Amino acid sequence: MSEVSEVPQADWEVWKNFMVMRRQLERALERQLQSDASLSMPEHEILLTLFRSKDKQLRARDLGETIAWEKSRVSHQVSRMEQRGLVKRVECGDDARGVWVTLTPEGSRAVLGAMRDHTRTIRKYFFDVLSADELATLKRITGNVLDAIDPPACDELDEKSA
Amino acid sequence: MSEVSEVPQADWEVWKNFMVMRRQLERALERQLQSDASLSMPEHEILLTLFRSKDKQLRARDLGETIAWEKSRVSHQVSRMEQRGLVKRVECGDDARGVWVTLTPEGSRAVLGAMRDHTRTIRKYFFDVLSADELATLKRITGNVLDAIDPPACDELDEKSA
DNA sequence: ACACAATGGATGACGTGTCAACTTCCCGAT
DNA sequence: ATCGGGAAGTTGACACGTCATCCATTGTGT
Repeated sequence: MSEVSEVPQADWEVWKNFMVMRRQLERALERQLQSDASLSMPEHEILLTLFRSKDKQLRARDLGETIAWEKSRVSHQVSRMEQRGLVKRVECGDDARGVWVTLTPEGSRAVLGAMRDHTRTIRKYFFDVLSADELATLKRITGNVLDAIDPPACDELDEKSA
Repeated sequence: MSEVSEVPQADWEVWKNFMVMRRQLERALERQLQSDASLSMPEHEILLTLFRSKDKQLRARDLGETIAWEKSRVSHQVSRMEQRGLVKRVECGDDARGVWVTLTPEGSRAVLGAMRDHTRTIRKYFFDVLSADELATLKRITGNVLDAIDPPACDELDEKSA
């Protein structure tokens, strides 16, 4: 059905360059964050998410849902960050299975310290080099790709019929 | 200079969705490769690169240069794959420091077996959901971003795709 | 010929991410 | 009330990627 020859060479170049860009962009952000704020991107993502939420804390479940991480990844990352003193775990009254992940003062300081430079970097590598038109197109593109990957509400059916 | 307020909320949404898409796409490809061919993406990338090269082998240096990996990453990955029997190291006559990384018959079989399904998956999640116009815009976007991050690397890509 | 920098690669330590297995707890059906 | 399935998290094993460091070899200038 889908033959290799159906995809023109020029299109493969776009794919390849896209994959390279994806990676280089991530590495550039990683390096900036590390040198300006001594944070990794995963650390920063957790801190920022907590920072923006009510009472600077979230249940591990909700945290993972917000940033689309698996629960085991959240658990591992929180463990490492707890070790570093950036967050701490607190028992959850409502649901004895649950865990609150809360921002420590040090975590708060870290994310605040990172904000300026990180934002500037994203502007520099992303917003500053994209026109309004390109941005709008990119928005459509990401929507299309995400839809293709994860058709809403059909996951279970797909898995079972596979 | 670059304040947070300079980036509109709507634009941040594009950024956020782009980052999510980037990740989901990689995971989808990873899962497909793993289930259809028992290969990881790094493994696949190495095998494909070797497969396309003269005599199905490359010096570690050239291999790393081709796919833009650091030398230590190449070394680690080759070690793991040698363990699995997908590639093997061969001493390099010309330069006693060098190492040939060569495709084993098993590695050849693996990459050939992966090709059909992998291509189909990329079509399904990428080419099939993008119009010619969107593809062209994406090409411009990747170029701009790469240029902003690392002008020299962008030049190399241009040369190769020319 | 020789000292010295640069190159090619290996290695160990560490943080990251996934998968599978496990525990504990909640909740709905009976 | 209780039983069984599903949800929330943890854990261990393993692959991946980076950094710093190390070693052998090669190339260069004098």
